[in-house]
Amino acid sequence: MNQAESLVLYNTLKREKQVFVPQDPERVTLYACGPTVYNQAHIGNARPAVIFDLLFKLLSRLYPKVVYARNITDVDDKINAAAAEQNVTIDVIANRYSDAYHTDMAALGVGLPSIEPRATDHIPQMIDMIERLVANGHAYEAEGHVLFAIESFAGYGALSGRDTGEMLAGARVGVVDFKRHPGDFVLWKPSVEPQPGWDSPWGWGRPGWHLECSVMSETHLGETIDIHGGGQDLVFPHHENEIAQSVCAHGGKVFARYWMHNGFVTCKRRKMSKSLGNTLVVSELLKQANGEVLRYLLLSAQYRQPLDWSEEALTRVQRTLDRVYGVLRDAAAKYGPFQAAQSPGDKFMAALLDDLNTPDALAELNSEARRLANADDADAARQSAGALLAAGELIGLFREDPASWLAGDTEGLDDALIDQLIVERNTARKERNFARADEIRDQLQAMGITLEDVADSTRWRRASEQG
RNA sequence: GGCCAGGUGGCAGAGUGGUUAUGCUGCGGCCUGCAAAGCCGUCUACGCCGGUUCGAUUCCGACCCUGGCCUCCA
Repeated sequence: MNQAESLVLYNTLKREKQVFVPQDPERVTLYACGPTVYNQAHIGNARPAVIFDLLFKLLSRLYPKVVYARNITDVDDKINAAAAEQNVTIDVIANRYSDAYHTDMAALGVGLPSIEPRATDHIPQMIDMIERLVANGHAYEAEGHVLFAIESFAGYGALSGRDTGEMLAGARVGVVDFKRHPGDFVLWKPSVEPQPGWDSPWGWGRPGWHLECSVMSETHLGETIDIHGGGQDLVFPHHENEIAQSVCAHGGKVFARYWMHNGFVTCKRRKMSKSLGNTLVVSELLKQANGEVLRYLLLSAQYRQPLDWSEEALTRVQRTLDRVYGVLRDAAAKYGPFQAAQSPGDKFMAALLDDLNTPDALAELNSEARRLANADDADAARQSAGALLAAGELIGLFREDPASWLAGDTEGLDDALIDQLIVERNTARKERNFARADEIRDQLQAMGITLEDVADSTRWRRASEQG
């Protein structure tokens, strides 16, 4: 059986699920729009990172070679603004926040892509692409700007379902007199000090935002890539413009064969966005929950659906993960240690292969945990635990040791004192002095420690309710 | 105004033309000195109105509602 044949993806371009057939099975190419590094990543920014990280891992199981590029936008007006405000150069800002991004993503179990290209490392290639577009009549120079002429590309609007002729209707497109069509977008624009800039045939300037993705995917992945992903808000204009640039620069060749777009993380059902000021920063969330909790929550809805973020949801996921970790610990004590199996169970795989149906995959994972809890011999336990851990490896969960997971953040706790109290309590229990025993348990509970008496010993974990 | 999603049990969230999602919570039980943990059981779910069908939450049509894109945005 060939699992690769059954990967199905929803293609935004076609508005339907399609069987994924790579251009070249020996080299599958994936490009996802990465962060613009001008401040800290919020949890909404983390969703595509987690989704495409999972897709990358899944594809890597199916094909011998997968090249995944996730860019870093390190030249942008917002970076300029941040740099000016803090009186530093843009690379200081870009480096600071790309480092922060890496730290945050690592905590969420997001691995590094195969390539992480930066816009400023590709200026010559950008200029080259602009020259090609000007030469073949798809772009024109006007007042120091170079603009892409959307009317020169018949396919413009296909991805987002827009009609070039009706683009004036909304009347929100910035009308600038030197544009031939209001929808024409900037490939290159002039810079003035202290803005960053590079020499070009059109004078000293900087690239437009959309250009970098076309150029970097061309440079690192080739003219036609298999999958291009990003957030739903990038469909228009960003991805529409990328298509226009790339297709026109490549003599009409298809740019990306499958387009995938993730839904938003919402807060009280409203899109979380920096302009609305309702963002939750990843590094802050990591102070109240383990990265796996955040990852599980991000995966708890199918990627195209909106995901409403809340404290309650966070608590819920924490409990779910605690339970599975508890099962893992108990079963390991009885039948362990366990090792991940070669591959997760068929149902788990089938769920992921169906357009990354992560809620279904997680449901299967929970069912496997139940099977593990109910296992009544070592073989059954090993099999369930193996499948569970293999699923965890693929989806990025259960990477921690169960005991330390359940102990939680032990900072500020005095292990020796806890152990001493437990010994004291067990002595009391042996003497059937239950009043004293319960008193000690209450004392520990007040310290945030919950006791669990098992067969012939007593263990503890972090209390699930914290103030 | 144009385009695109979606409305499922107390909550979150999959899915299906007729059969148990899964998780969290509540309730009952097993276990326990009592708890905790785990397990078992359980709570009249599919926005509204028509249509197709032997049968629709699942297909078709209308309607209502919610959110998103059309400007930077994951």
